[in-house]
Amino acid sequence: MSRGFLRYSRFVMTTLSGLSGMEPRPRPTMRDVAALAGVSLKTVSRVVNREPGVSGDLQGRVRRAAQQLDFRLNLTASNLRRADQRTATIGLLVEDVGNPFFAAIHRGVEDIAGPLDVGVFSASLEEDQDRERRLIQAFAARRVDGIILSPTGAEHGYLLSEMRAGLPMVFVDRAPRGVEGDLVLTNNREHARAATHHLLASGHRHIGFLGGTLALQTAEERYRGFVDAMLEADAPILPSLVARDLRSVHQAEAATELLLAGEPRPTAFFTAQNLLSTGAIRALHAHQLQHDIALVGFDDVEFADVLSPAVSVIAQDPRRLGQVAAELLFARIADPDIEPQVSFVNSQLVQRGSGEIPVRSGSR
Amino acid sequence: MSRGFLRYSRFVMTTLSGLSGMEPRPRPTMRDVAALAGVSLKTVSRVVNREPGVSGDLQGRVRRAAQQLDFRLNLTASNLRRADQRTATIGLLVEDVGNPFFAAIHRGVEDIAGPLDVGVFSASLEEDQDRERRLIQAFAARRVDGIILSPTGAEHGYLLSEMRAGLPMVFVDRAPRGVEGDLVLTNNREHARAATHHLLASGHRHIGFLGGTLALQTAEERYRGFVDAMLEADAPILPSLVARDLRSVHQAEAATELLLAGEPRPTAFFTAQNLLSTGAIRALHAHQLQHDIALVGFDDVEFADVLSPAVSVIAQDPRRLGQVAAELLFARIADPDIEPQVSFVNSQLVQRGSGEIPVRSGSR
DNA sequence: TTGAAAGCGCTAACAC
DNA sequence: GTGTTAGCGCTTTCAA
Repeated sequence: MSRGFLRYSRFVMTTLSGLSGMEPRPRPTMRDVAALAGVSLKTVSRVVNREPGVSGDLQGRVRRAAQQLDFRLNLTASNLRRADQRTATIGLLVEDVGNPFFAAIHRGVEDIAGPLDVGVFSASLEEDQDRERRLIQAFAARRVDGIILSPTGAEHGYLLSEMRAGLPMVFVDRAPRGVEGDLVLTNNREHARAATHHLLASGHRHIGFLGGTLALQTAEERYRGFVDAMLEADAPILPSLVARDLRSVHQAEAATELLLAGEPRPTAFFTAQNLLSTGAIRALHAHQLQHDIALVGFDDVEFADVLSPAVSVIAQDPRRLGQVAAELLFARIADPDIEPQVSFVNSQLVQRGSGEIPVRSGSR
Repeated sequence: MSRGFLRYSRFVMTTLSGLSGMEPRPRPTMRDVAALAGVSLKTVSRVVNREPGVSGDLQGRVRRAAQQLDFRLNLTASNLRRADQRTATIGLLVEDVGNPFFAAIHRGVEDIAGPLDVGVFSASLEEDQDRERRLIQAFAARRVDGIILSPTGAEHGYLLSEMRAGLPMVFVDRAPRGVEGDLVLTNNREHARAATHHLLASGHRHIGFLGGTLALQTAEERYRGFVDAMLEADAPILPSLVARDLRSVHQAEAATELLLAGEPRPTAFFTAQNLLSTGAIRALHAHQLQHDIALVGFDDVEFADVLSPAVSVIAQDPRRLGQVAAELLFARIADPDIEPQVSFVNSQLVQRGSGEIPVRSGSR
């Protein structure tokens, strides 16, 4: 046995001093393990990192010593010294980690990062640009290997210096302004088109459209998809059947009432967002029209299948959004020189009943 | 100016070699900043860490140099050397970060950790005990300062060695088995009692109870709360009005049908979980009884207010759960010797209509 | 007020 | 196969 066994070791000293088992003891280091196993520190490193070229005998001794001491490799120290300087950590910045949509994105990121043993830091931006900057800096200080960002509406030129410093970045759900990079988006236009097409296929021609805040790019895209489908089918887009820039359940409810009272009366609705679907459904139920007038909504809604009829929707796939973003990020980390890509994630038309109501025989 | 300025510096060499501004350049270190500012490394450290005792002149020089180089303190290196060995990082382990309930907990944790500049690692357990063990080890390897865990149903004795090694741990939403520690729970029993009491206060005596999987402690607690309230009010607990161990919307729907067909017929329902509320509501709607029979559910449900009547619920406060867990964790990190505490988080009775339906005049 | 030297726990490079 | 030495980027200690 080498004299290593006699070397100074915090752990061995603690043990020898006879402290009870319940006493908190300091985390053992490789040195402690080496001392207990009677080998050099480097041999412990080799065993712990599964490097080849260590005899079975020593492997066993090291393993046993490590187990006995509850040794855990210190990844921060390991990463510091490692040649590639990687921390096996990425950062995820979204508007709110508690929002189910972003939580699903988070889960998708984890789906990809987890099997690679990459840790995920996450934080909420709250649509606050200062906070975004501070958090990007905090992540940079922790030397994350890359960042997935769902950017706020503000200017993002400040990210250039980080990206130039070699911090890979992928944008998800929204495009940033003032900077280019990998981008993962839901294909809003295409799926709004599909939803509208679905209603047209049931014979509807007078389709009411409810759209959200005009400031949002997604709202614009969804309106365009609606228009695309209507034009394709030679269906008229009547201004009296279009209500845009709605910002609440209440506004949507009122708008629906208005469209229902108008002429011609819509035989179907395409509601381009969560809250707007809720408002329209309320109005339809209030007038007992829910079984006569078709409705397809954008965004899935929990409880959609408790209603009668159950609500047909275009369900986005935020988890997939996260998965694709993570895949792009790891590709970029592996090769920083690839061209920035834009990737679209498909949504799903979920037919539950409300979207499959045909035009009533009596309808115009 | 000291000769430090002439010392080797990766950054300075790169710059001098005339590479273009868009070329990725390595992250500058304190040494690079020191060289550019013409001071010692230690002075840079002092300025960056806002330690007192640096002259205004040098502070300015260092600040400017750091800014010019886009210097970011390397926290991993900093933490490695620091005396307290803290990483300013905690780990959060829950069943699924994408589940809105746990996402809200996550957000609560971030509410507390964020202002302290503590990073949050999170990961999903998927009710898989092996995965839980691996993730705990991975977090230990990253030297998180503490862990917040919503434990799986399995045995948790294996955590003792980690806790003894000084890894602070707080349990949230569920109690672990085989180990003691700080614990944050929703007061299921108390709030089930309150829900039942609310129905009793409207004059209901024949209250149907729908309960979830018996294996879960929470289901048991909620049943007890129901019983507590009934006993207090001297209301009869009729076996024919109690259905427990329900595991799906469908089962709940069927159970509701059964209770409705029985004698006496319930004039109100307390449905002790999300999915069970959905099933009961479906059955009530199918029989057009939704306006005649009262219902209070445990757990909030999105879209609960689209229905007519809107659904009254006991809404848990998962975000608060996360906040309290984080508060306990930081308290324990600060002082590992405090006694383990159990903390209860209150839920809220949200009155939306369904729970406020009185006993019908014709009802028995 | 400033700086030089040592070392946190680990891995890279090289010797034996 | 195994061990020694240097050093990752930073803070600590102590000297000037």
